[in-house]
Amino acid sequence: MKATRNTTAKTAVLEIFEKSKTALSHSEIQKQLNDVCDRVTIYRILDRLVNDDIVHKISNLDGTVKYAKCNHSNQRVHIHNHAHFSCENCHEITCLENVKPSYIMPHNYKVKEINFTLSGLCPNCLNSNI
Amino acid sequence: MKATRNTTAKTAVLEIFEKSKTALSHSEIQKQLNDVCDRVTIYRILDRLVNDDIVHKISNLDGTVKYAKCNHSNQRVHIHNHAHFSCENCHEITCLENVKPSYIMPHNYKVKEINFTLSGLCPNCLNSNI
DNA sequence: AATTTTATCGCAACAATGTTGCAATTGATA
DNA sequence: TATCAATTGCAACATTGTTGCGATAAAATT
Repeated sequence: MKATRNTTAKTAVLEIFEKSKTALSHSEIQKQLNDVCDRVTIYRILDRLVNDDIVHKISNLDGTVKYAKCNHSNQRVHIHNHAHFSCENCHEITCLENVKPSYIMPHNYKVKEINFTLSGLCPNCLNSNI
Repeated sequence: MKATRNTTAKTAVLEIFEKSKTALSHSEIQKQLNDVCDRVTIYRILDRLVNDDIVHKISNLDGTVKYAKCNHSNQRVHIHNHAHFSCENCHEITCLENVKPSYIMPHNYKVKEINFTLSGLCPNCLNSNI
């Protein structure tokens, strides 16, 4: 595999992820980057980060795509099978690292990956009694 | 609420859903429709069908959106909390009506809807030992 | 059956998101 | 510092989805 380089743009993107507690979309990253680099470059950086397992990609119910930094802290083998929560009010996506669903599959399917997204109200919006 | 009409295009779309065992994307429907109606009309028909609870919308891991006919047979109250299976080989999406995940949430989140998608190999592709 | 009402349609135009090719740039390494 | 290849910017394009509006056609009413 090819070596990935640490470029100005990539570092800037990583800093943004570091600061953010929630998952970010391409356009949100673009806004925060303030023309550090081209739109296309952000796509390519995100692709690389996903490939290098530094960031994971989350597709939402509403069709939007977001990215979040991976939390490798506890696991040797890195699998993204945790749940995500999507707030219908503030539209923030948070990783629920500890929520893992259990389920029973019909045999003759081979499951390799799961995506479990819950939506509703996040603690913040719930408290603002909306 | 407004009354929905039975138009030629809507009937054609429903027939396609009837024939299909898997979920269909807008473009797949468009191909099968053979210019029965405009691209935009298909979007509007799908919106109406989702609204009328005749079809449900499925957002996939890869960002694609598909639609499938609802199976109301057993339930009075109709909830789409069943799982979907996405085959990484043939890219078909199937509803797993009977697979429902169980999970434990942190308190202070209010869950209203869940989306549970599994991916891997479907029975067909598994048998063709790929 | 003709008329009326309004849901639906087609078309054009637009917006958002993502991709590709290619020449120029720049990070890493020797 | 020179070299090599990963990365970038730009332009162009593809796909997906949305909106406004005048025309059309279901369905209800007369």
